[in-house]
Amino acid sequence: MSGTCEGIVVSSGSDVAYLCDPTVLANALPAATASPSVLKVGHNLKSDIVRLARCGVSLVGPLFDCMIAGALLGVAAAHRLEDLVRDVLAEEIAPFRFEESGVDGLAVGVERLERLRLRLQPRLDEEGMTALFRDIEMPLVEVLARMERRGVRVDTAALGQMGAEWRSQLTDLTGEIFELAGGEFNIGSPPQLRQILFERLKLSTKGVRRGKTGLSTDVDVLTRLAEDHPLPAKILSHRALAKLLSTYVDALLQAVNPETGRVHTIFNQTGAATGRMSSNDPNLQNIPVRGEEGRRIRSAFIPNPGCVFIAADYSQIELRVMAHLSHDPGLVAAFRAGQDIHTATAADIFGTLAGTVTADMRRVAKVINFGIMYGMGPQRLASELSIPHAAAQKYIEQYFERYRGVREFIESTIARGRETGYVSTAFGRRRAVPELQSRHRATQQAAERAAINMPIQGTAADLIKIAMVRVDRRLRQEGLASEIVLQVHDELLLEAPADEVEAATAAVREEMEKAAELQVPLVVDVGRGQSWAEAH
DNA sequence: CTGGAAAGCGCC
DNA sequence: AAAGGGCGCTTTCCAG
Repeated sequence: MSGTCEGIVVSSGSDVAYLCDPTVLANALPAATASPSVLKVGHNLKSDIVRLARCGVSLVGPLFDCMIAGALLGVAAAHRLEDLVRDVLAEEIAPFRFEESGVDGLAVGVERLERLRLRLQPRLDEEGMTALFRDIEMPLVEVLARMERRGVRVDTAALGQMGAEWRSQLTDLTGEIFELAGGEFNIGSPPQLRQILFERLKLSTKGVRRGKTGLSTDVDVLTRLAEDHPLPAKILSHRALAKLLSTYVDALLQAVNPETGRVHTIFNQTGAATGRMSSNDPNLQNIPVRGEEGRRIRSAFIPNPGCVFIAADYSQIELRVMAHLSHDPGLVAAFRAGQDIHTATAADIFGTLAGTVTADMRRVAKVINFGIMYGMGPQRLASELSIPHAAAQKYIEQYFERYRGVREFIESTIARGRETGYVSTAFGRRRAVPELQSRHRATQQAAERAAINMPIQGTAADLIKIAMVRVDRRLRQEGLASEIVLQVHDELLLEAPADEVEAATAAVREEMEKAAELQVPLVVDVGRGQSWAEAH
């Protein structure tokens, strides 16, 4: 089986799917006739594309993924086709199983899917999301399918070596911890640890936050407690090492496909409410990067022999998006001038010149810059910066005084969200925020923070999705064998044959920078290397 | 035994 | 943790 798909294809899996080309669709649907679409009735069109590709089959015609359309329209709460059909067509259906329904069942499924599309397409038009759907999300499906199928190579030997070292260190740490605690207990159990710290050792509970079940033992608390007793620091070391070992050594090794020697994540195209993608099985969007051990994990991600990794990051993408959306003159000017944004903000907040901004002032500005986008309050800011509450409040006021456009953007975004029930990105993606109407203050304010953040995070997500489609198209147009292998929100990782690294580098940089014309330039940092750590 | 909640923590 | 947004995964613990 090879070439284009010319018949109904039944895929395996519990959520049985089938795909068909226009001819088949026309035959199966004499009434609905020849919409040149490839439709899905199953759980995941992209996964079917991956499976078909393994058989050498590629699809023809424009795609229309009903599940993605439903997600954009906010009608598919659950990620199941049955729910979409219930919500849109008001029909109750059972999960499709080819063994039970056979070819006749497929025809019914095709007909139902076509009706689904006929209902969803006009709604996309009405909501102004046709371009988003047709030009960004649908082309991205195939790109993601190829990324998933290709996977990323992992140096299992190196990972195994790390695992052995860390397992040994963990054993030593465990002994020291039991010594300090005066007995054995389950270090991974917060309740048991709480008992040791606060009851047996009677460490001060002053300022220690309470969770739902009692005093917290998280990293902030233990860091504070470390000043009074040697045990908390050991616990923190143990936790960090155990995390690396369980999640990033053992689980990652487990996830390596023995046939390919690579990990093949699954990208959830509508994974987040903001428009971001998510990654799972395994999640390759939260691979460690900080710290020596973290970079060591990342160094185990390596390119094929004869290839190099190209890592391309959008520089300060979310702050640039905020500058774009808010039209704030100061922010826009700083980016247009190519200034270091945190230094520029520091100069503005502290009322000094950029040349006299100290490292400490820049650090403060950086926390504020990010905090603003998330709606951070003075209490959190004060704690984060170890400064008095009043000073934190002053900084925030000073920020909004200097960047009035940002304040207006925040206020108008919330106001519009309250009126219309949703907020949206620069490319028309929407997120419903009904909680803005809540009479419960905490709920309402949480919704306000989410409403502020969504247009920023979501527009950034739109941009990287556009960039992925553009980069992929450019690579094929130029006949290059380089491929995008990972996306981590503001970063693309490419695997490039050594002889086309220059061309691929130029392609990824240019296409990412040209993804859209904003009020401010898009800047891309590019690195290369023989591992993900090295390229980064 | 499985499923879910809770705590905790990795990334952007 | 807190007036910081968005995810997924691990372990522990408990209920069915």
